[in-house]
Amino acid sequence: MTSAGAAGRAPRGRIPEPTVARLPVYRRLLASLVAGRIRTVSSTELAAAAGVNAATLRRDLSHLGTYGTPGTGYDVVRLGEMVDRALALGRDWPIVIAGAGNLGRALARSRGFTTGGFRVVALVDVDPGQVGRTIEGVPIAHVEQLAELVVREGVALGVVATPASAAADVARRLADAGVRAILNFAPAVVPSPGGVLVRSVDLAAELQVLTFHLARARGEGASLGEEPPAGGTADRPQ
Amino acid sequence: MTSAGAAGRAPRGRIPEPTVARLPVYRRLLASLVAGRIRTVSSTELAAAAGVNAATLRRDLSHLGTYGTPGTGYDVVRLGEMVDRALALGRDWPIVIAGAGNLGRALARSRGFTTGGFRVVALVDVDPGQVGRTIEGVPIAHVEQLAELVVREGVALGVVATPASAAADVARRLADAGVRAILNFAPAVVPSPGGVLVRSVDLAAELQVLTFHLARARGEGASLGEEPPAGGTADRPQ
DNA sequence: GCATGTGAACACATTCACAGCA
DNA sequence: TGCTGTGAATGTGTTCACATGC
Repeated sequence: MTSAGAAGRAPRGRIPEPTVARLPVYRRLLASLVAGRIRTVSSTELAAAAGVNAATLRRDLSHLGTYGTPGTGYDVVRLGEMVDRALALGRDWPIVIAGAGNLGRALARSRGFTTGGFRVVALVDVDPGQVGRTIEGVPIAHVEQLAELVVREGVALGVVATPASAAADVARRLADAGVRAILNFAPAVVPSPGGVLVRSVDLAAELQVLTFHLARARGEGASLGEEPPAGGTADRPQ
Repeated sequence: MTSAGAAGRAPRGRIPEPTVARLPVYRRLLASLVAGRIRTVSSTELAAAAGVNAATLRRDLSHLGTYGTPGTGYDVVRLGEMVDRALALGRDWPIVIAGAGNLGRALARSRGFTTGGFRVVALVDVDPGQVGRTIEGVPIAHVEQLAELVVREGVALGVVATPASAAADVARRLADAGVRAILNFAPAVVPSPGGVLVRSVDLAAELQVLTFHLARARGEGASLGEEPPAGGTADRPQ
């Protein structure tokens, strides 16, 4: 065992994916506690704010190798640093966005893409009418300049905000250029080019999940439109 | 048991959440098969295109009460209709978007929000400078007009694209106005107002999940920066 | 022979409940 | 006493493997 110094206990093994997905939420909450000069927080409080079970929160933090104090809680600043370290934040993460359409331009301006170390260094597009313009100071380059750009700026993260028809091709270009992870917003299944990490966000799908649940709540969907006229209350209180 | 007519078998019980999240992907793939005049597809083929295991796909479809043909596969048109029905698509879904900033405007123009029955009837904002303008024909109204708008247009879906500080308040307004489900893009935990369904998409969090995995792939994150120089190959072949 | 639908096994994540410590 | 960290129980989803049917 390595010496467990004052900086925290060594974490164990891999971190479950659902835990990873919750870390950014904890991070945000911890940041606002720091801003509010709160020094300490219990798992019950933080879990309530995050909308998760307290045991789940403690389990999540235990994966990071936390050092909460029984009877007191967690040190807000320390915990925030641990979460940041787990997420590999607190360093520079240059990003290139492929596709300078509505979504690409909006993402280039969004706070989430321009804070916490993230920095949009360029957009790329195929449209010559776009190339050369800037969005909030960020230049739009031609897609042919991608490779040079990625190397020069040390870009590791690529964002795909093109039409679905172009997504797979541009993902391959990004991977070839040296990008190591891709966030895809195009409504297409993007095969991981060369083992590059791909994560997709499908805006239409999110809406469709909602309509699914709305129909369910109404008692539809169970059959082909024939449904015993529901006895009033819906099944799920939540 | 109800008579299992030609339209499909009756589905059983509730549908698991991960299955629901995959249905939109299947839907998209089926639509392109229809466009390509393909009549039939096997679970193996469709699963490969969707990037999931074939058994998972069959299990997913079985929740819908499918009627595939052993030895042949699924009828593309029929299956597409079943997925659409499960997602409650093929009807009109008016949407209101709260927040006419970069993201709200981009969403109002995005295809995912304007096809498949979805229709953005209005954006609302607090900024008087925005009110009265239109985005691609969609009017920007004042947030005070929300209630009237929701009732008049029969809006069931609300989208929150405001700063985090306004998200909870605007979600409450949407719920009070009669919206039954909310898609939240603000980086905030939005408590479900009055039992309304809330689903959140956090753009910054998506990037952070990627940086987590990039650091992991490099062998970081396991300790506090001290790491046995990895023996060459990474753990995960994928 | 080939592909569906599903019982059973497995893998994983969540939650309970409590020992242990401040 | 209060709260953490975690073994054990539970709940949930995925995958295998095959009986069934075309």
